[in-house]
Amino acid sequence: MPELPEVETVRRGIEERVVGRKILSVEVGRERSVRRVGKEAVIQGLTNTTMVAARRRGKYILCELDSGDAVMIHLRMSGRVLVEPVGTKRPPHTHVVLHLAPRDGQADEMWFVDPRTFGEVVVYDPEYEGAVLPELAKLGPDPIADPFDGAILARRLAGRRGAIKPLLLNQHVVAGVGNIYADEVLHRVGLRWSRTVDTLSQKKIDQLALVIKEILAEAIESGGSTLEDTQYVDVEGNVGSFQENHRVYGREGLGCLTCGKTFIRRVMVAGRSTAYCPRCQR
DNA sequence: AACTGTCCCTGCAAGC
DNA sequence: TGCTTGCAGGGACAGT
Repeated sequence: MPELPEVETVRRGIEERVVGRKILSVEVGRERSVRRVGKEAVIQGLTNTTMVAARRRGKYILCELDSGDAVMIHLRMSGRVLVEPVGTKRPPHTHVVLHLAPRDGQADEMWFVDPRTFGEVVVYDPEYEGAVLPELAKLGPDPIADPFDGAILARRLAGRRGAIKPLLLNQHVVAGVGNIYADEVLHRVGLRWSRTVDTLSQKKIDQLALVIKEILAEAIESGGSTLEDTQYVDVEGNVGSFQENHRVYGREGLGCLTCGKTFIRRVMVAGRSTAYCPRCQR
């Protein structure tokens, strides 16, 4: 489901609705969602603490607790975070529930909902972050949260080979770009998924870096992309609107909105569906 | 070191 | 209608 813009929208929702409120109690319904550290560590680590900050790196949400511990939430394919008043009927696959202290007289719950259970919630001591979450250290720069330009991207691509699209999906190269935004970025910058790094001029890489930042920022502004099948929603349950601006993703067989002269094609690349305009992208 | 295919799991749509 | 098949936005892992 979620890529950087959707995760950032969820992060902002947590910042607004959860940070600063004491967590009174915790329920864990499905152990798989807390598999990394286990149910007891999550319940004990969160109960009677207060989140003091909500940050993000790539698709990882990283919250700080007043106890000194940290919480990592990853939504993977189908995870959602929702904040609802106590007593609201919980949807199927609500695996973790935080009971929040009332604010303005309203007691709420924060839910981690995840049908496919690829997502996870981890509570850990930041001192041991490298041991608990070794993947964080390998992440490339976050184009929104970190300095990011053509020179930095060129450095990340140095020594890499193969097609550009799988490289954009590689979180060690750039953190936060997923399948939708990779396709949208490549279309706006006029590059076919199959172009190899060695055929790209520095000027083109500069442009690529700029467009990555541009599209991710626009999508955040739109509250992310909500597709037809899954419903990505923010913590209030609102859908995003950036799908209205998609030029290739989900538009296979439809006319290209940019050149107006050909149809969007779809192929599988490294196991991912890939949409592109054969005329605009070369 | 870095690339590719496989797997984790559930739900949904398309095809028969 | 009911079954099977394939596909879905991510990423760890094994094998090369």
